[in-house]
Amino acid sequence: MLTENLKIKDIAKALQVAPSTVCRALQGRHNISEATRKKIEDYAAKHHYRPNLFAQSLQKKKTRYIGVMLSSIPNMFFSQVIDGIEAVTNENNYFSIITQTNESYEQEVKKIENLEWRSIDGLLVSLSSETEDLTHFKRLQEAGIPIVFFDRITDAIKTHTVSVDNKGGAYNCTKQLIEEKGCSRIAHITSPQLLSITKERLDGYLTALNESNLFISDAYTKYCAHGGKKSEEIAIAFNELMTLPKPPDAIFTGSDRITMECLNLAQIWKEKTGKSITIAGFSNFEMPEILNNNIITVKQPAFEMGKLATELLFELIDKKDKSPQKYFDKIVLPTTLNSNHLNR
Amino acid sequence: MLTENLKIKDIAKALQVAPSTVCRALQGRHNISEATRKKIEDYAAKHHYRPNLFAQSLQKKKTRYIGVMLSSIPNMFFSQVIDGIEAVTNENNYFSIITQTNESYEQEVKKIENLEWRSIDGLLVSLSSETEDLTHFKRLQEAGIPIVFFDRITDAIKTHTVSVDNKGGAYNCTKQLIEEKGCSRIAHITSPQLLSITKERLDGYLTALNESNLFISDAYTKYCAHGGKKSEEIAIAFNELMTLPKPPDAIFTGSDRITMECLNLAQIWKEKTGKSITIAGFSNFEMPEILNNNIITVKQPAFEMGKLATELLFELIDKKDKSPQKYFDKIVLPTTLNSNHLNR
DNA sequence: TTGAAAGCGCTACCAC
DNA sequence: GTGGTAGCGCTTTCAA
Repeated sequence: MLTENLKIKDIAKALQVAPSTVCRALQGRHNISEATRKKIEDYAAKHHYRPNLFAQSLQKKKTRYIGVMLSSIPNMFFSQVIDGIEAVTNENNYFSIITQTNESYEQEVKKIENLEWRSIDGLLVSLSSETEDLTHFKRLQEAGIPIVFFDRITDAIKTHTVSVDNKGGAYNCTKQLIEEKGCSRIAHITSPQLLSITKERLDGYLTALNESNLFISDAYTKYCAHGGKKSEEIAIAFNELMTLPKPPDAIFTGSDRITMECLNLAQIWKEKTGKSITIAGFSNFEMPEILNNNIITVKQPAFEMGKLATELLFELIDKKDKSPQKYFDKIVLPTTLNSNHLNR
Repeated sequence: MLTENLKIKDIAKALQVAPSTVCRALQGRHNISEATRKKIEDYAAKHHYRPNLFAQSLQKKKTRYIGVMLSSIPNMFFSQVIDGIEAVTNENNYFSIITQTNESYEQEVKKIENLEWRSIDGLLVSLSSETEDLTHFKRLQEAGIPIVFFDRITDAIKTHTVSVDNKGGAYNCTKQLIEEKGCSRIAHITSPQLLSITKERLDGYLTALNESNLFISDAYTKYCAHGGKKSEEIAIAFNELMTLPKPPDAIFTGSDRITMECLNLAQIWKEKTGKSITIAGFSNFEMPEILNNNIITVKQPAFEMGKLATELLFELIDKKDKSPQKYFDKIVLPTTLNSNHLNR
């Protein structure tokens, strides 16, 4: 574009052939003689020919851009996912356009519209915590844009999904609290109720409690409407729990932000009242060992998740024109449990 | 694109005017009667007309995309910067394409080429730690693509830059180690020597030591060639320091990763030898309070930095065709010092 | 196997 | 003020 780029016409003129011939050669078609193909390819390579993407897109309605939609970039988990996505897009000469929903349904809808306008070739989505209505995604899919859901997924749309074993991770973490830390009154502060991940983690948590015949109470589960984006809501949940007639001796936390914030709150609580409370939960912070409280964390394979989701998306993009996809993968990756106890 | 979009021709036909008239109206030009302009605008709004960006780009060589180049997305500081960039691009109906250099000069050059091919309208850059030769950026700039440097900046290219007061931040942090923590043998583990930020931080560190007449030794400053991306290099630096004849009693750390890793190493060191070492340094981790060791951190206004850099870039993009920019801003933002001591 | 030409949707120039 | 039209660079018929 910038540096007076070579155009197909230029090559045609230089080589005394028709533009259409050059085009065919460059597309690696077979209805062309070996000799002219080679001649054209060599010339193009030598002069660093790069097709004009706008002209190509205008014609083919393909952009080599994929959209990525997630709640928040400065979040350890998501930024690691993006890293994985970048690795694959880059390899395939695609670029990704990353947008944040900030956990807002309204923003999600608006940004889908923008991405549609930009004519992305496919979309990777982790749902906002407010999203119930999925028509904006359905519209996109019907318009021929393949979608792959990751992390916060949905059954309501037929496509590939990549998630982690949230139930298992929650179960293991809770179990560890019970067996290693000797906790018996375990509360749960988690993300908004609508999210798939919230339900699965709650399930694992309750299963572990049940198995050990431990105290279960609805008052022990707190949902944060903003998914922990606002620290006040976590503080409120924490204080409500601690001022219950029977306060918990541990809190199992359902997300990165909630885990960090609760660690902080627990420390302040201890300084104020002298009573300590154990925190354990989901977090993709790289080095849980340097956090105090001897914390147990459930870590998700975020990079892997981004990588896999993108690979599946490319599969859908490639197959699109050929045969309609019949079967969809529901990939579930394992989580890992980290604790000082286990690591040292 | 997808949903059988309205085209200018369609509007023209429906309203019985020429395509060129529609075009003028939609561009808000003045050589058109108020009546027809209104008529066309109303029709377009009612039918949700959105121009085809490829056609537009093909014509105007403008894409409404900007490129963003930084070393690593899953890094607290950079992901917060991206958040700030997103806020501004989004507001201006632009999109950003984010690419990682992974601290590699080679990748930086290659990705600049790709971005150039995509015809971005402007570029935001934080240099890779290997970069010495800047011709790839100069070429881009000469081709008419405005660039703004942030964080890891350079003097060798005339343009706007946004950075933080690295020297001041380093000075304050070191001073705090001396005065509040009573440390007297302070070492420094930092990023690669080439980076602007490394030099400035070293300067602040040395100034503080000098002022207090404290021990200074070249052996006390360790550079991590990979900017801390590899944890081994940090471990090596740490161990070399601790096994010196006169080991330090504190380490001032020059980046997010290095700070976290050193905290971890210090903890292990303490468990192994019983000797404790104080860590303090640059980190954009949100809640330093929950880290142990009573850590002092220097925090950078990352979001603000992304926001400002993007605003400056848009200024350059807008002005480009009009008058050549003569004076460039060198914005330096302040850092903040966080410590348990100060906050409570 | 190759070439000529139309057209993707938009903009800008030149006539009226 | 408004309309006709060429052309951005590429792809894709269709004809030779």
